[in-house]
Amino acid sequence: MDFYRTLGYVALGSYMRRLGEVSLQASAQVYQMYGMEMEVKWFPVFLSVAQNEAETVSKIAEYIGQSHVGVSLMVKEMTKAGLFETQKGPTDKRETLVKLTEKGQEMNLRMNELLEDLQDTMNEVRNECETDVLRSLMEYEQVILKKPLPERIKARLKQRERNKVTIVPFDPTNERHREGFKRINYEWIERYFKVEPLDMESLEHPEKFYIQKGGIVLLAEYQGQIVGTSALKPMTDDCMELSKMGVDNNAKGLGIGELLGQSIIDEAHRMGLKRLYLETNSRLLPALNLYQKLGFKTVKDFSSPYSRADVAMELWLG
Amino acid sequence: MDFYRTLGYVALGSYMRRLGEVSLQASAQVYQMYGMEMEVKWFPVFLSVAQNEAETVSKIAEYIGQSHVGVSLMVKEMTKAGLFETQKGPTDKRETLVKLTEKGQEMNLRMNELLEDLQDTMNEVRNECETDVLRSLMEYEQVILKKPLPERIKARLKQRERNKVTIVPFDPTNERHREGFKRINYEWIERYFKVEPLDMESLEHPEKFYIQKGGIVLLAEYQGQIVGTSALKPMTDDCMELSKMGVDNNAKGLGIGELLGQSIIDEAHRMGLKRLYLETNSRLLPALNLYQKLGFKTVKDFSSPYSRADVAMELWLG
DNA sequence: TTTATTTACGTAATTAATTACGTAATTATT
DNA sequence: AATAATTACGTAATTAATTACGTAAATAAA
Repeated sequence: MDFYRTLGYVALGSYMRRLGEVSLQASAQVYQMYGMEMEVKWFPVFLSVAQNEAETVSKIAEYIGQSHVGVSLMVKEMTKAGLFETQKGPTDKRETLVKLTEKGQEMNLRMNELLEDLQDTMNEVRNECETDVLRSLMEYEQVILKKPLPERIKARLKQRERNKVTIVPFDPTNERHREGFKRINYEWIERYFKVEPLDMESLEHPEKFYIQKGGIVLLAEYQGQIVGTSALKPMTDDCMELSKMGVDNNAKGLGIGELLGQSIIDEAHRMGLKRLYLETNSRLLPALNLYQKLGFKTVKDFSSPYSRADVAMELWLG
Repeated sequence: MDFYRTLGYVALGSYMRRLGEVSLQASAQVYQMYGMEMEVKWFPVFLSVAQNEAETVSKIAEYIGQSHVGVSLMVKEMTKAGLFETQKGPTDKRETLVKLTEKGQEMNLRMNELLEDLQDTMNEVRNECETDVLRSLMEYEQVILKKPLPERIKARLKQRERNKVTIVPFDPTNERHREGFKRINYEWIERYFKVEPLDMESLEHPEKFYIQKGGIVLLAEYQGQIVGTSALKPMTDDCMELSKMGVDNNAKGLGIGELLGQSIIDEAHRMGLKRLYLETNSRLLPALNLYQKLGFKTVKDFSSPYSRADVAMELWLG
């Protein structure tokens, strides 16, 4: 059992369950000592009914936080053991009303004795502890209810995966690069618009369309796959146009667009450009948000060779 | 789930188990997020092997605190899933050595990432809590390991049952009283010695032997049963002899002898006696202890009509 | 009113663990 | 060396819970 001690908080769940299990086994012994023919698992059901906290199967289930099926089975067992008697609900015929029999009431008397002694015993235990376990557990429950663990860990996972994304310059001799650039851009263009002749040319021969003209093409690589694309094409001496910003659908949500955009901007700085320009469409909200985040501002009047362009943006590099 | 809140410490075991269960379910989601085809229950077994903490079935079982059978089954499953490979122990042919396969090692890399993130996440949770759950739980475990709950509650149960014992004067017309007095005394006399003629007379007719001579007979009653006897027989004006102190074997351990003895002493006070006298046998250690506890001192020289008597004691009433 | 949805609860199947028990290998005892 | 006890581990049965799913009753919506 060193396991839990070594792992500490990481195995907290298992540890709690195990400790709970041990405590419950102790309860079984205690019931016997008090001469109660009572299975440990009956305890919550019995108390719900005996203390009139709940009297139908599903009310009991909700009260004790177990499945109604489990309660249903236990009620059956306890009825067979002579502790409970059941009848159909008088107003709602779907309900099963559960009541204590005379034997059940006797059991309840002994149960109350036990509870009293247990109360005292637990106070004794509590006094021997410096900390208050129950309070700690309840606080912990509140904290992980407010924001569950999977949600908490998601952000860290995202960061970790993002770190695995690398930005690489387009290599015309690399078939994976050519294929990725083509696939990702065809995908989004086809989804939202129509592929235009200019697209065909640039996607089939990025090296001619961008690189040989003095521009650059950057790709994002993740787990050996090309998952993002971007390209710069010279417009004037100190201005280039950003385009072909696309991210593979399977890799969305990792912030790859931002990574690519930032890399492009870094490159632009390095090349001594003064301004980046881009055209996009108002329907592509995530893209607009990304550009805005990267620092681009909308440009009022412009004309474009692409029919899909209805928004233009620019970024002045300081 | 109000149940646990209402019961508080009394249902601590169930509460812990439930909370643990919930945490473990969260883990399942996390594994999926990290792309691990890993069942939650495999987690401890996997880590034991991956971190070289244990590598045979029973070592793993001991390390993680589960049955070797469970581990055996899990190892089988994980072998089938391609994570483990097993071989018989080279020195001890009974052992099953468990090792990670290549796939298992890959999984271990991802597992380490997960553990790192989980570590950070749990630290985050910890910072949101005022108290330290794990520390609390460990402290609680230590406390109930030192003295388990059943042991703790035993003392209280004993006190509670002792309170249910009542001391009643012998009623010659009550057949239960006559039968109880006879049965309990015959039992212990026959067990240790031989029944003597004087015994026969006093046990068959206590009212003649004790009460009509000015003495008294007190009985202990518990759950409607006679479970203890005692009698006083006048010797002189201000001295009586205590005898027939017996407790039913089924009711031993409740302190009934002490209760009876104290009642007899109280009665003696009320009757204005100066001294109580008794004869017993050195083999009856518990009886000697009881008399000593009640304040009796041994008397050096004495003669007795009972052959079994080899010790005499007296108590001077202040 | 008719129809759709929700609720209460049960049966059957499944899951995750255990205990009971048997066998073979190892270690201790005579 | 022979015998007894212990250990390692597996199979089968059992237990305690769940999920999946179906039915009937009650409630809401059209």
